Amino acid sequence: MTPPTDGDQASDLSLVDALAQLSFLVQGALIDATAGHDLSIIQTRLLGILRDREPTMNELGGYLGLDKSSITGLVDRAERRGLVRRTASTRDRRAVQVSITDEGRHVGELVALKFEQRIAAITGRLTNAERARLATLATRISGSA
Amino acid sequence: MTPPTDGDQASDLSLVDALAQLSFLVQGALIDATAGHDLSIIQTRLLGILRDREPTMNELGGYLGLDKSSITGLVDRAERRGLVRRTASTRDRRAVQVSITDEGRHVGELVALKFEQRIAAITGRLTNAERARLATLATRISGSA
DNA sequence: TATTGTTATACTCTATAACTATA
DNA sequence: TATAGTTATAGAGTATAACAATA
Repeated sequence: MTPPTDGDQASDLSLVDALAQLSFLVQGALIDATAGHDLSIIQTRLLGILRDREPTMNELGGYLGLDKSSITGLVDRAERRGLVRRTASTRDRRAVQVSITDEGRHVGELVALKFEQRIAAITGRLTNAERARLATLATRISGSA
Repeated sequence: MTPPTDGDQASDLSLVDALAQLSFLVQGALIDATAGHDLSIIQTRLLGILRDREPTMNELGGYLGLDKSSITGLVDRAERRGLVRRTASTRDRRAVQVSITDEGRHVGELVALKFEQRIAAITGRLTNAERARLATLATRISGSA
């Protein structure tokens, strides 16, 4: 987490330190974007997942990597705020389906917009070409391309 | 947070999405690295700060961006585990200085090592040149160079 | 009066274990 | 028996407000 490695420029942080710092910056931007709407990061992720899905509680646990009991509380709080809604599954009477409300969709869009603005500010010192290169590298790491 | 912008390659995520995903990946790596030692991310950050500093509670709040009451609890739990220690300040009798114990330093090193390994795994599909470019870009964003 | 730190309190988030109701 | 979801409970992490000690 400290000694410079192979291809580093003299003044660069190690890849490990640079990625750690970058991740904290981005998470901070996300917190900034959500805090104004009294949302947490996990609530925002929930809204993002529900944007184009209507999963069961169980599937939600899979998406978020959380225990089912955690999902219960998470959805409880979001439902209390009118952001999501529970409906009985028609196929399995044990199951519950979760969907986003208009209000939830609206808030999600506002947060996403603010997050974009914060990222734009953060990457402000990069050129367009550098931003594109960064997007390419980050995409390759995330495995989506 | 969705429509592709200027210099994107066809299959790349938007810069915003790519950075968000990358940050979750890196934070996940950090959680993996800390979980084996029953530490949280914030506790690990605390150890990292104390690695070469002996701040007051107040200064610690500045480093971590937390309220002083949160610092009290954070240091309480770390002290209970023998990772840090409180000592009275000699200059200001209201102030408390926080330092890391040998045990805390040891645990911090283990976590850092595991984190490095996780990052190495995550960036495994990049070439050395790409890793260097990524470190450069991330460093420039973080403002440390 | 202002500042440092703690305490009391409250809420979110997370997990484990026990439970209910289906399947 | 196994699975879906909830409840009870516990602990970490965070904040606000009130307080004691010191500056």
